[in-house]
Amino acid sequence: MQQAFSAACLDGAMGPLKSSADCSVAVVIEKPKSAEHGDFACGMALKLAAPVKTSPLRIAETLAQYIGKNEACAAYLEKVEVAAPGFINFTLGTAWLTETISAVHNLGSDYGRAPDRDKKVLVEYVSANPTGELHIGHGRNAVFGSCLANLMKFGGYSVDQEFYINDYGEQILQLGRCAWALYQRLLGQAVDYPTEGYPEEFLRDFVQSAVDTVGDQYLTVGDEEGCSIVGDLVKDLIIENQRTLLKSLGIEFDVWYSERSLHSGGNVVDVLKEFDKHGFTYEKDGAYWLKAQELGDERDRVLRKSTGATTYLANDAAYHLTKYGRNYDLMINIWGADHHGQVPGLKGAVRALGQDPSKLEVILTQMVNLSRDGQIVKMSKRAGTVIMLSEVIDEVGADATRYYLAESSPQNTINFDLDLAKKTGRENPAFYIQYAHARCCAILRKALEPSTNSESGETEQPPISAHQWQEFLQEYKGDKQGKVFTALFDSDAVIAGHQKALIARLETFPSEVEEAVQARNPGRIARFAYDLANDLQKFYEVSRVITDDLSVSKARLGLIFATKQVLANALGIIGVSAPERM
RNA sequence: GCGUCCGUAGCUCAGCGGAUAGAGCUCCCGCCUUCUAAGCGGGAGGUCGUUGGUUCGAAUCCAACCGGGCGUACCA
Repeated sequence: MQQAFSAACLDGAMGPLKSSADCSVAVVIEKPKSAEHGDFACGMALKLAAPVKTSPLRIAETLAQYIGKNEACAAYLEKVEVAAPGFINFTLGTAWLTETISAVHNLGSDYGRAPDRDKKVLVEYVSANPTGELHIGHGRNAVFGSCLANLMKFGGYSVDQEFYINDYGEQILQLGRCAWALYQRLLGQAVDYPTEGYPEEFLRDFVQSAVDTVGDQYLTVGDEEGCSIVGDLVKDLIIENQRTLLKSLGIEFDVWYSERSLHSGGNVVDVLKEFDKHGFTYEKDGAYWLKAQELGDERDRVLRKSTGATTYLANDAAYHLTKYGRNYDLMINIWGADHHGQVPGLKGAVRALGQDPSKLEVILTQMVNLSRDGQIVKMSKRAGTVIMLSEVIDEVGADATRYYLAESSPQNTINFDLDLAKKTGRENPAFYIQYAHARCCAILRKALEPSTNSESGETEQPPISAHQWQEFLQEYKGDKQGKVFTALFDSDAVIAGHQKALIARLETFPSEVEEAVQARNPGRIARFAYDLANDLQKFYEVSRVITDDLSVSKARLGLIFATKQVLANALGIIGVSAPERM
């Protein structure tokens, strides 16, 4: 397309434009929504209407002629049509399609993977306080972060995943007081539970297992020491609980970064000096302030309180300075939307420290509402009716939990329908995609494994022998033009149409990955998988794979094998398993 | 008040500058002698929150307004 455009410009066919660089109209090839408009379409003639000063239709016709002159293109294209108001529609010849299947066979689990970009990315997510179990909101953050990390890896980045442990400050002292009180009570002491503390029922199990481990050996220490020791014991148990739960969702972090280590390592003290050095601080009312307003925030922010303690912002700035020190090209933070007000403060702090704020992206995830029997399940932290992530996983399973938390874009509120997530049918996309994968496996089993005749009870040989299948696999791979697959187009128009649609979908996977990476939106991959599953079902419905004609069976089995592979690749990014049978 | 996210079919959501706005659920009507019917096809269902603006062209971009969520600390 680009070549045709350039050639047309050189020949003076584009009016005032003498070169493709003379205007800013980009060559964009898109996939039309309607199949009537061919396999691909280009709308650039519409955009060229103004600079070329000619009607879009005439420009499109001119460009189409130049495409016809290009022999390399003509080999792949079956048809080039111009349609009102000025689209150029391409219908692909079969060569392009068969090469796609062959490419899937050759690349396998790497089909769709982008080449190495030589860029280091840090994705920091969950980072929940170690003061209780993870709830469904953390679950969303966790799943989104994990999917994004998978996606970025698949998109050619080198990715580290990090969990920031907020094991310092007021909330951890609070935890200590609560844990200490519960510890004493569980061991028969009559002490009061802190009135402003965390709900007892959230902590009781953790304190109980601390008691089980260490017994009453700390009962005699003073209150201060008790809060500190028992608090830390419970804190570690909570972190371990979070780690185990996340692992059950397939999430594992490369680094668990301790906030406490920033204080003991002097990073926080240093960062205050660093702010000072760049001239962004002042003292007022006994506190130490950051000139955040100059840096884009709505007001100035306190770095060190009049009590002498540093604020969360100061600690977070110190933390982020270590990220910059670790030489990442891109740092992505996944935060709950309730923290959106902190974004300008952190970005401002980063700028004040002389770092490049554009390397730091904050993605905010909106809330999750759970519904059951068509009713939203009311959640309240104070009333203790928060739904825990573990409850959801227990109820609907890890795969469905991941799918529903991965599918939506982060800025949309999720309505998680617990009843739907448990259904085994078309209406549940998580199931439907897995079912499509299992169906591909079933067909391959049917073709390759011996079966038992239900009437005679005798074992029957499979239609395709193991030896033949090995030959087929070699042929799929060795034949880069995919000539084996031309048999797919010999059948009747309906079947060929469905096969073509299926292959065309496989072909778009790499560009879907690229778009999802650019948009930081792994949910696109979830939807792609759903569309692919649908294309497979439609093909399956109209045509058998295993037929009497060996060349047709061979071609179709190759297509099924490729579809299974791409489904697995897509499911891999969103972290949902690809079952062999259901 | 200010900031931010969201308003698309009865419901849950895609689409985010282009061709007749798409799926699934729900409601009707069809399709199993053959690889998983846990499936497929057809029908019904819309002033894309409202009003202006930019554009050859707006659900999509801009502005104002109307609804709803979240936030607005010397808490973390």
